Amino acid sequence: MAKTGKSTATIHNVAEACGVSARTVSRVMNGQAHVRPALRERILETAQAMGYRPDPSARALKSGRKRIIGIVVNAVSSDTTFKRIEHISKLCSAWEHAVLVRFAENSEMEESTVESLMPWCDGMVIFSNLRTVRSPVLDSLTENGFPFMLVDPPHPVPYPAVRIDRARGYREAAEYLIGKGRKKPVLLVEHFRSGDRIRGFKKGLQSAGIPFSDDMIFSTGKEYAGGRNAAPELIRAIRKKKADAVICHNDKMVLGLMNAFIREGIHVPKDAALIGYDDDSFTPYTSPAITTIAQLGGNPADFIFEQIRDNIENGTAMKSKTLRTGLIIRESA
Amino acid sequence: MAKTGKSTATIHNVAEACGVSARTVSRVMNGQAHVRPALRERILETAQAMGYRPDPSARALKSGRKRIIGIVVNAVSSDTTFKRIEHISKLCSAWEHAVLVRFAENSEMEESTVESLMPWCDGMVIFSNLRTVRSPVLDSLTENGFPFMLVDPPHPVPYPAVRIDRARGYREAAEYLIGKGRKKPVLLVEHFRSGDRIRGFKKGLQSAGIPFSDDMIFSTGKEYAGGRNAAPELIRAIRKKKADAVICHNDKMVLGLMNAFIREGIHVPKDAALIGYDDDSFTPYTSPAITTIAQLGGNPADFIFEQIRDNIENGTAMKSKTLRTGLIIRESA
DNA sequence: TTGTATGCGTTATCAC
DNA sequence: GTGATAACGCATACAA
Repeated sequence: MAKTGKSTATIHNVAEACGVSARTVSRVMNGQAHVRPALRERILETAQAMGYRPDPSARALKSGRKRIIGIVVNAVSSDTTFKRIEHISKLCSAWEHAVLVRFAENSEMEESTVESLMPWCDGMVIFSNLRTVRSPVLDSLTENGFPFMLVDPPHPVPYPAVRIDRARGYREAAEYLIGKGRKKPVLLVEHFRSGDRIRGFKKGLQSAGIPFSDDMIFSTGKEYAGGRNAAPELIRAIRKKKADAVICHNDKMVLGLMNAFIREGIHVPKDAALIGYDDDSFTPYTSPAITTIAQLGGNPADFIFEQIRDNIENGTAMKSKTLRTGLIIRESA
Repeated sequence: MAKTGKSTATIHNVAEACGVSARTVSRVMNGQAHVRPALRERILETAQAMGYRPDPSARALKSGRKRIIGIVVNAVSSDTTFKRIEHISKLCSAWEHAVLVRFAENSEMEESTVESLMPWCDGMVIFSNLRTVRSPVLDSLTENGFPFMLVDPPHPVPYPAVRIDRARGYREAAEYLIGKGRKKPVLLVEHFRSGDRIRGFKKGLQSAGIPFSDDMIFSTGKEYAGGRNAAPELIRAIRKKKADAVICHNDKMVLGLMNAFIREGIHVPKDAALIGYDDDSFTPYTSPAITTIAQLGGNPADFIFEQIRDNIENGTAMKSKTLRTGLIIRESA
């Protein structure tokens, strides 16, 4: 019993102070019926005065409900992810649930992270980078009826998930560029997680009647540095008239690329149009402002929260959802 | 007893399966001595096979240690804050502690957020925007010996805290600009939390022998938009030769400002030097790359974690720390 | 080296 | 409308 210097009041202290039984205090604290209004009032005041707060551990032990939602985040922790966590967390607070966040060191660790977090919480949100289609751990959660939801998994998976249809946005972007008279749009992606982007890009070309060839796909490192480092190769392509527009993996990449272009005298959008992905908060403020593919159709955090809450409170089955993406047109394309 | 579809094994199930008492299983699970190696091995295997994990609630209830660290984040949740949370969270994971994150809606709510989170955890990290010097809630935590640490509070406070000496960096920035021959450096800040920036700026002017006047302080809204919106006024000042350098509240503000400058043909750094704050990840990748004031002297997350862990494990008294800031010179100044 | 018994603070069953 | 009592799963003082 490692004491925590606690002077915290218990339900019995409150009961005694009010001359009632613990059961009655419990009723009041949980807003249950069958307590005289006057008494309820008095107990509430006393509890307040004594600084009494029900012990979450005891409550969880007895009731089986921990009132905690777990969030597993993978190494790839972007601003977008954090914003979603913040949003979910606030919704949970209003629901009087706490939020436990744990970061998986890498995608291999994701499963063990889920497993270790599970006993702490009533439900989980997993920002997944799972490489496989099935997962023993997730299968076992499913069997036990433990509610969880994957967010933006890299592959189609047989679990409740919020998916993001990036292909659509990339297709739209390609079509838009061609519609604007571009002849040689190319795609600049990170090595990982780019399958849907490429697919959408190809479809866009196809529907616009431009033949796809492998040399339209460039790949690079992450974010700003990825953009900057890819610049020399792309500038070469632009000067050789082999490219007149670049659709990027994300907006950070655009920023890195665009500024490298500026240094070399490549004008955006005249010499090369640029399109990003994410609708990052800086995109309206650059010069030129960045045209970007954004996730549309509402905040996934709301959907995720509702699914998990409804499952926990009413046993509603978890539903999946696919969010579409679309183009936000600014100046860079 | 709202069941959570649990088929989870208890310590007794494991004990029974091994033909031993729960006491022995408990010893094994907690790595205590006095168990025959062979038996320990067998219990470990059985526990593993049965998927047994000690129930955190029961464990916490009995031992008084929840193995949870709480993190309170205020409305101002920047990337920097998130990176620190991630860092602390990972350290806690290695320490086999979970991390509970709760967002205060605003600084008025900060105290009640702290209060409501307290019963959940053994220690707390508070990214504080506290407006007052003393806080009844923090006083009561202190009295109870509950370990907590404030991160970057806006004012000096009588609690354990990691402070960031922004004044120093702003002073250094002002001196640097003047050393580079600038005659009219000005400061562009957000309305809130700018006292130390102004103080440092003034000191820098003073030590460089340039008289301070109130029209050297401009104030604006937050981040990118704040920078962009302040541009017209600053451009006027620059054209009237009333300004030839701007030190900003943060790097985002520089980005918004700089791009507005570019649109109006103001050259950076020729017409106006620009200095930001935060060493935001994009600063090396803009054109020109942004000179910025950065927090130096190690990651505060490490220090915070150590303080709290040492207090919880050994009762070590919490220490405070002040981190210095300094200039990172790139191209914009 | 191992086991027995007790209680942490709460909620739920059942009686009054 | 209210109260005695048991039980949740675990850790520990104490006994063997």
